[in-house]
Amino acid sequence: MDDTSNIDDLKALLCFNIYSLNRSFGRYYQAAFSETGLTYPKFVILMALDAEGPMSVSALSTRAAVEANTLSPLLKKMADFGAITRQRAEDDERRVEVDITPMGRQILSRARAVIAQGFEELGIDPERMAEAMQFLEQTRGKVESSSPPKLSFDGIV
Amino acid sequence: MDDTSNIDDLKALLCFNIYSLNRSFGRYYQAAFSETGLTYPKFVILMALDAEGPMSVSALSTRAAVEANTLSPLLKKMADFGAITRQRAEDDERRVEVDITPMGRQILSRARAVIAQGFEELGIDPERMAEAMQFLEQTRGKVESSSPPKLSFDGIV
DNA sequence: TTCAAATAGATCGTATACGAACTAATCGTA
DNA sequence: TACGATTAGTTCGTATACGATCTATTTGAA
Repeated sequence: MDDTSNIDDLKALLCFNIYSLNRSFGRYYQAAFSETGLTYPKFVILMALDAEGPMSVSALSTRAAVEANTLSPLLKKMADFGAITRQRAEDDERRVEVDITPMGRQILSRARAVIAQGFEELGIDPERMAEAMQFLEQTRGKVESSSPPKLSFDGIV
Repeated sequence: MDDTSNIDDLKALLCFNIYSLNRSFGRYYQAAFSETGLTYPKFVILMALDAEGPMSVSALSTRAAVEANTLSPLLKKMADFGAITRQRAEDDERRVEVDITPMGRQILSRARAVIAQGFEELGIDPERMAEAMQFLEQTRGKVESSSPPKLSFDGIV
């Protein structure tokens, strides 16, 4: 029973809170979208494309906060489905321009309505949420820009 | 340009905030643990076992907020590695009791130190964090206990 | 007591994720 | 202007996740 055991309780860890809430949201969206093949990451992609217009994979990667190598197969599936288009940029053959299709917009529009309604039903206090989000945003900035101390198993394994 | 486009911006969505911060933390932990094979979910499991002692897979599933089917293969790997033990309960052959080993405790202890130090360096305001966490915890409760409206593609596809 | 229902885990199929390595195209500079 | 460095995407290997389904137990009610 060392003296740090209390602060190490899972519930006391911000990252655990985030980790578990993220998966709660994930299951929530999965239940909402299950019959359609739409998933939360795909929803995010459609949102970004709808809001900002066509963009490259790397721009989308930044906007949606997802690595390009995660995006690649996802975009391929979405294009096969018909929700987006992908095409090589003429001026730079390395770039791939991604855009949302009319069908993609229809899907997005319905998904938005479902999410808005669900969110309504959750009854979240907008002010507290705004506060929390500000904190989360700041924290993300800090986490992104810092490099962690390294753990080593020397002497254990 | 419909009138909801502003509130639909990704940055305005709590779930997107959570989603992206979760992955930021994930990358942070991955960088901290990379050379050791330890991952954040495994760290959570060790924490739970250390704090509460041996327990069944389903109890651990509840405690760590991870589904049992996600846990199963993870526990197997951890047991192979030597950080935990798994054994069938005598009184009920369906149950599997999981416990942390001394080696698991050593790993956990180092991981905790690394995390504590890293956390320190992030310079997070404890009061704002406490507030945010209270909000997150409440929100998780609401999300868990509500069932979302269903999305359908009828008429689109 | 017996056998259908419930329970605990494990397995399967699929969907993200990410670091590392790879390929093709473009850029910079000697 | 040629050729190494850089950049954009993709592919690969591995690690979570989760719903659905399967198997082995255990429970419970007729």
